[in-house]
Amino acid sequence: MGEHKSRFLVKQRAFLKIYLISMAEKEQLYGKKYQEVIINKFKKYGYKPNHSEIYKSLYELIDDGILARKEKVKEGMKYQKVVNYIIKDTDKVKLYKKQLKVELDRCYGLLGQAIQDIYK
Amino acid sequence: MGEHKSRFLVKQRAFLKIYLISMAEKEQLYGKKYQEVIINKFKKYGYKPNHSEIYKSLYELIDDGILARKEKVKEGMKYQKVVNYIIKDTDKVKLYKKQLKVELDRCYGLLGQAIQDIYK
DNA sequence: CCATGAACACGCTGTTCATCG
DNA sequence: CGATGAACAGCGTGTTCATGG
Repeated sequence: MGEHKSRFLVKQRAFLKIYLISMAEKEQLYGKKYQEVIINKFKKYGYKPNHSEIYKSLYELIDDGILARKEKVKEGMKYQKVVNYIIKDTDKVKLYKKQLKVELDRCYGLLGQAIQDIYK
Repeated sequence: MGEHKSRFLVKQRAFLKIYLISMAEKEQLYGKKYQEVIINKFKKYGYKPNHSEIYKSLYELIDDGILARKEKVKEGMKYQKVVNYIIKDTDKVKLYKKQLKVELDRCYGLLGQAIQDIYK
């Protein structure tokens, strides 16, 4: 919703949200697992989001009506209850992905220009 | 100095500082002018840093011993006093530029991978 | 102990206010 | 009014604490 007159770079929360959506489309995991996957994915970039940010991102996605919760008993474990997430509204997913594409491209271009200006 | 175990993207302040250094190497302007140039440069990316961030960045650069102040009477104007900035320590400039190169490349790569992962 | 989630604290950044010529 | 700078406020994010199985 909110259009920003002036923003430097994309906020971490928005970044995590689009990444979580994208992951949820492929495989249903639970919060902690998503965190592990993301940390592993971005290890070489030294980016290690903490668990709170993941949960807050997931919470917002549910609040936005994009994802839905699905409680489940963790396989192989005694009685550990975890929360899986499924896509709830594919139209909203499409819209959000489109919006974030614009934003990520903007940031990518901004950084690229800076690197060009300063180091070339 | 501070090594961060986990950072998402470069902070605006660091971004402005390296940009200001780079500009100060080419032409000596004063705070407000630097802001105008930067805004103009990044207009197409919708990035419009406010004057406070510019001044705080310049202040930090002086505190770091990288830039030096040089008060001056604005040309053509009645008695407007402005502050110009000159490079004080070229070694520190080199070091800072090198450090920021690493950081900017990191962010650029991180965003690139995300765009790749999500949209390709 | 593992996963989830809430509460709390802090740092970065934007907005507003103050000064000076 | 143009430039500089300080004070203040809000928000995003990291750290810590709490709950449940």
